[in-house]
Amino acid sequence: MSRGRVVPAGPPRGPAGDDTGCHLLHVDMDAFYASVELLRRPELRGKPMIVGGEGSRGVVLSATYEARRFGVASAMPMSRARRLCPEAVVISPTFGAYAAASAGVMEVFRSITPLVEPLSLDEAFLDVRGAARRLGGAQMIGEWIRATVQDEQGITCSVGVASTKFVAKLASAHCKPDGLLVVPADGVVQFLHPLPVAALWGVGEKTEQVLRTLGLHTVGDLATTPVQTLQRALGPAAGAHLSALAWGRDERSVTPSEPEKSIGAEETFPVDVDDPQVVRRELLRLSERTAARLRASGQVGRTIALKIRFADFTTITRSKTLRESTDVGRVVYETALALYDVLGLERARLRLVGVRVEGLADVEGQARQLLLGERETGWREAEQAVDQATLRFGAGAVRPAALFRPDETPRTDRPSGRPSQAAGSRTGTSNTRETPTVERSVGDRSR
DNA sequence: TCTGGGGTCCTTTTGCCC
DNA sequence: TCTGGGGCAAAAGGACCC
Repeated sequence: MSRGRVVPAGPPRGPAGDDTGCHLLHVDMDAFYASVELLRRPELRGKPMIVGGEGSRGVVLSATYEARRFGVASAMPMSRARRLCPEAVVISPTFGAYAAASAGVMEVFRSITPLVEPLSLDEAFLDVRGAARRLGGAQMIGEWIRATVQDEQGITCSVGVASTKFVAKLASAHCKPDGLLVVPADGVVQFLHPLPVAALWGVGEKTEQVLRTLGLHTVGDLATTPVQTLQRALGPAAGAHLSALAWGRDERSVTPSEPEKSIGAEETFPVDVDDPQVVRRELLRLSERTAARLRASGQVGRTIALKIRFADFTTITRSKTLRESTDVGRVVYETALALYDVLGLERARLRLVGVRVEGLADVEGQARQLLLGERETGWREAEQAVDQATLRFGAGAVRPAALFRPDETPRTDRPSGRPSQAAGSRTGTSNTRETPTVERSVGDRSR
């Protein structure tokens, strides 16, 4: 996969190639999760390997190029991937390892410029306008990044260099794997117009279908279609956006950090569930998890959204905006539970449930207002105590009694004489007057 | 073929107030 | 009292991304 190369010592120096007017880089790791796994299991190098859920309902997260040759692609159902490539080794994802590798890669980027906008663990935009003058041009910087990432992290990446973000992104996709492509400012239209419409950022399966019915197959077709036609077919925003992209117009700049707008958790059941008690227990777990992440990020949210996916894959959402913001799991749970109960889905077969908190704000800014759940019930303090215990004893050490399986033996060890806490109550309870209990877990008493 | 989990953004509908 | 419409926020759904 990788070509041998000499890693230059320190940042690049010297004349640039034909990258006039180009100051945006898009760096994309090649088969990132799979590449990180290969570092941990070098004996699998050169063999087809798939990273994905081992259960019956997982999808492919990443696959080596040896597996891709069989038609395996990311987001493909694992059952299909196994059929296409039965000899592939399947590995469950280890997100901690990917996050660590990602941090190392981002560190390399930030040694070049502070203008780094991560899109995910494995890709980022860089604005090297300032650095290019010092370091000899965008193309040289791109080559240096590729060499340094491979030297330090042992994985390859592809780099697109262009005058706009989305052309840089298309360029990196175009030279994958282990490549670098410069699209000069005056060569953008020439580069774009032969590409299929689906190559554009924002054109997925549905939009591609709509465009096909209009007889539009390439970016060039899109460019020569009146913007009004596109807007009628796709809506005013999407139509105008795609029309601009088709001519290479993209004003978006590299923005290092955007605040999160929502935090949530969802889970697909291994098999469809029609028992409301199981659904309620899952909602409690997801609410606790979501609220813990809110508290860890120092944020509160006002709108609680419930997501339900039925066995036939149709999905509905229901949401409620509270009077005050919250980061209390109990409040999130009671709101989500009320939204679920009002649906009356007693025997419906559910595939997935999810809980999300939107309308986020910094908890600091809410200091003057009473946070929902803060004083009246004491849940907030109880959950903060759980956060502390989790930090000390690990995730899952402390959880609501309702989340212990009936067959599970509760932990009886009490380091430093501190009691273990079960800040919870019975499954399905929605009594807001209830106060938090500090007690030993005794299993799920709801059964 | 049979579809994860984390998100963002856009559009449409609905309800409320004036 | 009824009706219409503008403005707004919330709710809901859907497409898309990695």
